[in-house]
Amino acid sequence: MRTEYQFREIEKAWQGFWETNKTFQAQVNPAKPKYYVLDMFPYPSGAGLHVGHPLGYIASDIMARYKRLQGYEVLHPMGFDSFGLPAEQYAIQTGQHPAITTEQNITRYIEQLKNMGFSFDWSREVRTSDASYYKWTQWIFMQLFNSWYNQESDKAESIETLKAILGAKGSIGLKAVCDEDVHRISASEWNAMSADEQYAYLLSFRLAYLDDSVVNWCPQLGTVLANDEVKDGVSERGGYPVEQKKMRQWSMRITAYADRLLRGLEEVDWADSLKEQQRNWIGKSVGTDVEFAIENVSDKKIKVFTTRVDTIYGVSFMVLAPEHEWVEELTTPAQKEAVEEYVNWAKTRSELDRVSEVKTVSGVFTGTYVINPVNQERVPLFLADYVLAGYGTGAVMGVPSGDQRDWNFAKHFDLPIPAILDAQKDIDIQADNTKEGKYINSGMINGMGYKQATETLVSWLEEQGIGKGKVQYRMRNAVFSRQRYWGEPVPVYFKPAANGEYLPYLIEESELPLELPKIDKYLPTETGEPPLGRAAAEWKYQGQYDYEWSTMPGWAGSSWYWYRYMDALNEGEFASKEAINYWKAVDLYIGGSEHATGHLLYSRFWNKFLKDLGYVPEEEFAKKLINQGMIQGRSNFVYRLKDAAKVTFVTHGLKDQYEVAALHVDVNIVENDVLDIEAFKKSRNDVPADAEFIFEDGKYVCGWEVEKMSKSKFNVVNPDDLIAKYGADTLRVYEMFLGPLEQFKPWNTNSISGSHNFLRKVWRLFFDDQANTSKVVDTPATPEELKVLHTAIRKVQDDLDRFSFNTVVSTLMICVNDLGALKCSKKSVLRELVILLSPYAPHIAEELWVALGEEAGSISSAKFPAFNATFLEENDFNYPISFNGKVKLTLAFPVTATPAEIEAAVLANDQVSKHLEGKTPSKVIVVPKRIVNIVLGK
RNA sequence: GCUUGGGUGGUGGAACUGGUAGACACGCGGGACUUAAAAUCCCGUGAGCCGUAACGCUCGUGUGGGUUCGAUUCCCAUCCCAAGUACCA
Repeated sequence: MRTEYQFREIEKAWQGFWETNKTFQAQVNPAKPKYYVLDMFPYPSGAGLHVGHPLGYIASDIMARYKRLQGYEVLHPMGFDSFGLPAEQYAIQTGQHPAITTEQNITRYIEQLKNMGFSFDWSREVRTSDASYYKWTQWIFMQLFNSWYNQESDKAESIETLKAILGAKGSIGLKAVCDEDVHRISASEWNAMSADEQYAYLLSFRLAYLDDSVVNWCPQLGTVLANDEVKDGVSERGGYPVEQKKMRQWSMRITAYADRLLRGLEEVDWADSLKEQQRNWIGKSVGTDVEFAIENVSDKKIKVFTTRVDTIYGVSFMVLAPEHEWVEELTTPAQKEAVEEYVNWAKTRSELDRVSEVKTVSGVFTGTYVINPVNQERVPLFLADYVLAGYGTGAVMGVPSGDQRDWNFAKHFDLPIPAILDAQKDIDIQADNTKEGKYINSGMINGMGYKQATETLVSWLEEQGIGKGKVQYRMRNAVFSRQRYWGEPVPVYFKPAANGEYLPYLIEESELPLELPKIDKYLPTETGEPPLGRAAAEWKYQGQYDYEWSTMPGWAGSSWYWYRYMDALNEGEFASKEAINYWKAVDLYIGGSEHATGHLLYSRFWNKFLKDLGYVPEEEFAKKLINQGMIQGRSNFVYRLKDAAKVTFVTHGLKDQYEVAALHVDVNIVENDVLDIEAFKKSRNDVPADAEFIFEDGKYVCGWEVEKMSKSKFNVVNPDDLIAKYGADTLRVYEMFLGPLEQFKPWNTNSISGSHNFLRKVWRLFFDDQANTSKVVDTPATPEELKVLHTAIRKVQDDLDRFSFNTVVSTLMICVNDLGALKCSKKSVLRELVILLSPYAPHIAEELWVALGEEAGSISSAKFPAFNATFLEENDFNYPISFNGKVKLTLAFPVTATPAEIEAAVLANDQVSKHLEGKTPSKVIVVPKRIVNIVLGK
């Protein structure tokens, strides 16, 4: 028996024990209630696990262990989201295959995770980049490709049911989610189509479909960049210009599920703020589509969506997105030059720049006029980059009196600002978006109120066939193609139709997985095709057809992984029916709030889709969600000159004298903000050996900022050193003690010794360090000791049930301090204390469990202590006595005393009358077992 | 810009439903033990004021208002910080 707290040995020994005895292996066990605790799985970055990762994992592990103590069958798995950009970046720099990098990183992650003593069931580990896993990601893609969304049944259905409908009734009046511009046909038109034509027609309905999307294109790198890789309008890698470009991309019709994604929020136990964020992201708005005719153009009309059709008489201009496909056609010769200049300028602006800059107005007149359908007025047509092509119809009507941005635009271009409501105020100073009052200057709706005006206009527009009430979502369909190597291949090949057009076809299900081909370099081809195009010569379907060369996005593999954990080794299905029906859905999901609108929406979307097809039972995949706050890091920066012929970096102190771009630099090659130049050159291949550095005081000083700790910011802090110094139990306790799980906080190691001391204090309740002997005695506990213990039992349970992990630590500290003061070493008390501690500090708990002489085996199969309220009963309550809300003294009264008795006793009290200073209280408020407040008049 | 959070001692934080603000830790100061150090233990620690001391007083939860017997907590306004913003994951 170890009588000293030697955490290194203890932790190693118990980690070995758990692994050998498969202590945490979960199984389908209908005899027990189940509990599924899931962590958002990590991307295995080259920097290893940082101190921010374990925060959520510790919390989920505590819940997993707590639920085991309560008798649940607990599924608590871990895996890796192992496709992604950093491994590909590394491959580009070094030529090493991303699979090798990924494998190495995962090995390191597993080692680190095991060091933390997590109770994961490692037999269920998944990796999204394993062919045995992405086989099923590809399989789900195939189901999406083979499905359409039937708005009648409000669910996804097989494309076969659509074919049947088209054959019988055609698509006129068909309620389906499909491409905006799909041509409506009759059944006979459908039946007259060739097989190829029918196939091409169906592409407009599939949930996975091809569409033009705008991307960040970097001509010099020949590749598409993530917004993350673009800084200040140039590529982060190399500093080259980036422009907005349309490309043919795979997309997913997530908008088909917009309404169900909204409704589903009502049935999940997620933070209200997060639900609100998702609601706003989905952005349901009810409004009207209106078509404006174009002067001198007969074959086209511009469609706009507006939520305020009642303001249509106030339209004084119309704006198209600069990348709208009709821009060239609708520009008059006189305006051609100005328009081209504006369009080229807009290409250099990122979407974020465009929508976030509201103070400056930019735009250009096309020379063309459109006709307002309600009053036949000529309205000038402008281009402006605050309108986005990908959102809505790419056109908006400008109503300056009711919308501030339109108002600014009208002022800037000297356009009229007609008043439309008699309640509008000061519209020569600013816009007034009121819905109050009666309409003026508004033709058919003059004198009406908001509701009646809207109804009148919508029905008039519908009668005329130039408008329609419509529900629109801010959320856009999800772009699914990535021009990258390290992702799932899309299981599609292209075959020419009779008209020469290439159509996408799925490969056979039996041919899954479609594995990534080997390529010579992880870069785009010389003609700008995605990296997989490099394999094109040999990598062909049936030896003749080109495969899809783009790969799937990072979110594909992470949108269904919780099902794979249920049955990770299954080769015939993504998971067996038996496993899915037992585990059903995730009971507790813990991960970063930065996933609020990305991963969590995509996952909900795929889950609903799988449910529609009958593969899974639950509409929502995660019943309870907790977002752990990010542990923030301290990043370092170097400053690269923007317009230097030679690659040059300037030190932080002198950077203001130059045009610079700030680039993150790995904090591990920076000491006290001073950069290690040699290491820096080696770390990046875009820094040539002869790169120049402008120093201050003979050194290169980096800038710094507190921001998110993440691989992409090169500011990762590693937990290994802390474990070596204090042990995993200390780190676990400390990370929980830092503050509320949900709260954002910068990492600070300073007070970790307090958590370590706490564990040592626990140890000293059991052992006498000096005498090397056990102190545990088998005598009955005193009422005082039981009160201390049961106070802790109640609070630990209450706090864990509301996921307040930090206050549990305080509670345990108080309990241990109190027991120490009572010199309590009673076995019956310590036994329960150790169980309370075990979810937080499992290694020391196992060791002390043995020291108590408990039977061989793990404390994880013990039972959580039962709280007994009788030990806490008190006869008196100490009432704070306050005067006008300020507490001056306390008085004890029996808990059974009535408010009237207390009031009388208080007023009769000597000390109280001293504070009254002869005044008569106007009122006395007694809140039983809380407070007494004596109100004195002024 | 928009969406969602956050702001309490020197520091991390506690105060769960409007009821004694600062629990529990860190740090700091003082002391005990020790030849010394480590470890451990004890005392003090929001700011200011009065006083030899005890007793006590005033202020105090980003800022300014409001509601209430009573506000860190609810409402309005405002400032600052963070995250997300659709190809980082």
